[in-house]
Amino acid sequence: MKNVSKSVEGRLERDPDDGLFDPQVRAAMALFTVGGDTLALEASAAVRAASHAVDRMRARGANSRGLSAGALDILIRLSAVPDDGISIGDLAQSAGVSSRNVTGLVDTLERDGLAQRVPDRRDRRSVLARITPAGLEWMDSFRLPTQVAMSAIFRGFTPAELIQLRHLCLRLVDNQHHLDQHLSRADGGDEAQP
Amino acid sequence: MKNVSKSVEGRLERDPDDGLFDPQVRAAMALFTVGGDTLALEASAAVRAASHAVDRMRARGANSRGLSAGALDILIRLSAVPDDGISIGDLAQSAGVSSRNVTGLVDTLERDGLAQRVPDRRDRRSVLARITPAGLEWMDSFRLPTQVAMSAIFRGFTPAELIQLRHLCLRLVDNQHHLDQHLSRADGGDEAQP
DNA sequence: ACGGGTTAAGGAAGTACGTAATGAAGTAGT
DNA sequence: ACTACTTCATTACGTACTTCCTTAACCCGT
Repeated sequence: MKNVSKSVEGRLERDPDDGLFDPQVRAAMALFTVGGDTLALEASAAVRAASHAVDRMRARGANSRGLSAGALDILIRLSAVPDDGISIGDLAQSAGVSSRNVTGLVDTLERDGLAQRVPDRRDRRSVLARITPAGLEWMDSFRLPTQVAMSAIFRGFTPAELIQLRHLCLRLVDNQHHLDQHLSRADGGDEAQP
Repeated sequence: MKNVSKSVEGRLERDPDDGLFDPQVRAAMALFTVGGDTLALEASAAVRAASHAVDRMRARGANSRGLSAGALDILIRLSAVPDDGISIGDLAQSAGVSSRNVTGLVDTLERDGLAQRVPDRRDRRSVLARITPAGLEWMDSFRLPTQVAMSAIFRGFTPAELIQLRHLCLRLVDNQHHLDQHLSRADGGDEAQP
């Protein structure tokens, strides 16, 4: 099919960018960027691809037993919570996804018996999610496969690089969060405004 | 060497890590990691969150007119292709997603009139996707909003950081790809083996 | 008390993505 | 030339995630 191992103009030759960003795609992306640099678009596409890669990889470690990446994330968070549980909304905020989504994930976990809902006595609107003994057991038995999967997909990353990656990603999340608030405030038009 | 900008304890107040990774969650994650460091798990969760953030942000620039992040990616790639089109499979490979997904995205684009399918004369199994004049026009009119959205979500990122982010993400993709091939080869069990 | 505003969770509808299975069309093997 | 394998797109089905909307319950001002 396509050229595989071509080195692009002025970059490191080991970079696996080539598959996703050949010169033609770069040229097309350039039309979408200010100052003619494609970096933002390339970076966002790379983040998307990496997220899918992590999901796929995590699936190999956990999903074979029926847990998806998002559900595992929720389960880990549930295991870190005092015994009376945590509300769906708090869980959603801490995981950075919509509360509706967490509702679905807790559905999944509850169906598998790994978590349960208990009513909140202080606020009858609220539902607390809590990990079950089966959930703790699940965590226990899949600790090792998860470790293996994580270290496999991050093979070759130094601790400093992991920190850097985490930091850059969370800055993105932060930016989006603030932008979201800002745009919601001065809402109305769907045109992006600087 | 553990960290620079913020360690587990002495953090600077501006780092957005805190929402996703409070000490309790870190402690739970630690049980899943070798050597007691939670970096891999934190990084993977951060990548997921960043991907969602980028999707949401891109949606503000493009989705108001009906294009999702994945569809925009495909459209950009289509615009970079010679006039006779590109097969669904090649498109999927270049975008790093499954061909099934590209089928759906091309469905979407075709329904909106931005792309079209044409039969491949050389191989009657194959279907070529091609951008339409309306698609080119769409790209033209949403160049600016997309630029704005991209520069908004990457506000504060230096070019070096964008390159670094892209590089780290693509290494992840690369790792997953190799792992996938490797595991498929020595296939059979779905057990993760150290 | 009681109605208005706010916040919680969940229902409905839609998109994106994946795997597994299907069918059609090339490609070999003999 | 006929069968067997492979490859391509697509259908079918399941999960994840989102936005919009509904209902229940809290909060508060009167």
